[in-house]
Amino acid sequence: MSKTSQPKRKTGRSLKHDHGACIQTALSRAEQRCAEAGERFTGLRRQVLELVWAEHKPAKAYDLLKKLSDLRSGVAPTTVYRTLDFLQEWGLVHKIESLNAYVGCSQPNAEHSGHFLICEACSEIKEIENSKISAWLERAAQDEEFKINTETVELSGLCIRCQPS
Amino acid sequence: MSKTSQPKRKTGRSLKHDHGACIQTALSRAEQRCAEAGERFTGLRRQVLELVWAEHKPAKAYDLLKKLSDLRSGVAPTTVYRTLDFLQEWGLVHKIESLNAYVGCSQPNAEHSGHFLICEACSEIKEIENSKISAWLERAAQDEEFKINTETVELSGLCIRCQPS
DNA sequence: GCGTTGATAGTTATAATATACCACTCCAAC
DNA sequence: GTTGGAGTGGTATATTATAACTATCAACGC
Repeated sequence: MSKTSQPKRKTGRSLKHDHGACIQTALSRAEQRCAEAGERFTGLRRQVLELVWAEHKPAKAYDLLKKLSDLRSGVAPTTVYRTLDFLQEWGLVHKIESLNAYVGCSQPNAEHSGHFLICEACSEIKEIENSKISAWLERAAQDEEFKINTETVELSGLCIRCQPS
Repeated sequence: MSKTSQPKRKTGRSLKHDHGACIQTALSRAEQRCAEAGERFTGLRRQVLELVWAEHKPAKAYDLLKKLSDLRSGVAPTTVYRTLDFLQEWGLVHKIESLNAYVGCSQPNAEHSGHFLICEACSEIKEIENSKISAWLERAAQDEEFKINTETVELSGLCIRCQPS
């Protein structure tokens, strides 16, 4: 690993990760994506997406609900779930089924199922872009003459920073 | 496909599938597995496993609860979840995370994560034994220096019988 | 057999996750 | 400016899951 003089970030992510920029990128991509799709990227939707992106960790709906309540009034479970549904529909967030939680998607322009690495120690989630995985899974499904619609691939274990050396 | 004179079964599964035998096999494997492991395969555990195996479709915990209540008294959510946890621990059932439901495992002797094909039309679930999938996923994870502990692979779509011809 | 001990199961309560349904608002198209 | 539909607010409830405590059972040493 490269050694730099940058201070270690509180998030525990790599020394080079500028998370502020990371969120901003996600928000502008979302804006763009909605514009393309003719959908409105409203204040509520922006706020929820921003909260989901607060960390590279899964966000639970009811935690988002609490945080969102600090930002605006009249927030009920419905509010959060409806908004998450919208964001999911346009590929802006993914649901992690094995955790009942949500993460931001960094490639919202591509129609894709997400494939995830979930660290059991630090909870960080990385979406892997390996398109070979989909191809492999397609092939395996074809052996059974099965036509895949959506893929749920969630690999739990230890990220490199959390593995014992 | 081979043409036979066997009557079509109500379950909608292949003409050759004898589900009674299928359940019996599952139960004896479970018994054997528990014996090996030094665990008790009690009446409750047997009943729950039998209910899970009633169909090759995902069984919801609260549906199992209802059915189990017809078989014995004093059945509460705890009863069902505790028993499902036990069965999962020994690889006798798998949880389908994307459905919050459970299916019986046909290879309980092998330590493995299940990989599933889930038909969105008829709800049937098939566990695929393709060991290549695990190898591929391992490889993809290694690119990120990630150590996989458990794999959740659930492919939703249409089984061969439910695809439009 | 008899008591001890740990595993199994019963009981009650509540937490966590998610959806249904209706009403009101606001914006964009006409 | 009206109108129609998307977006949001508000209330209620359904569904999924766990906590914490008690009672029972079965295996084991004595």
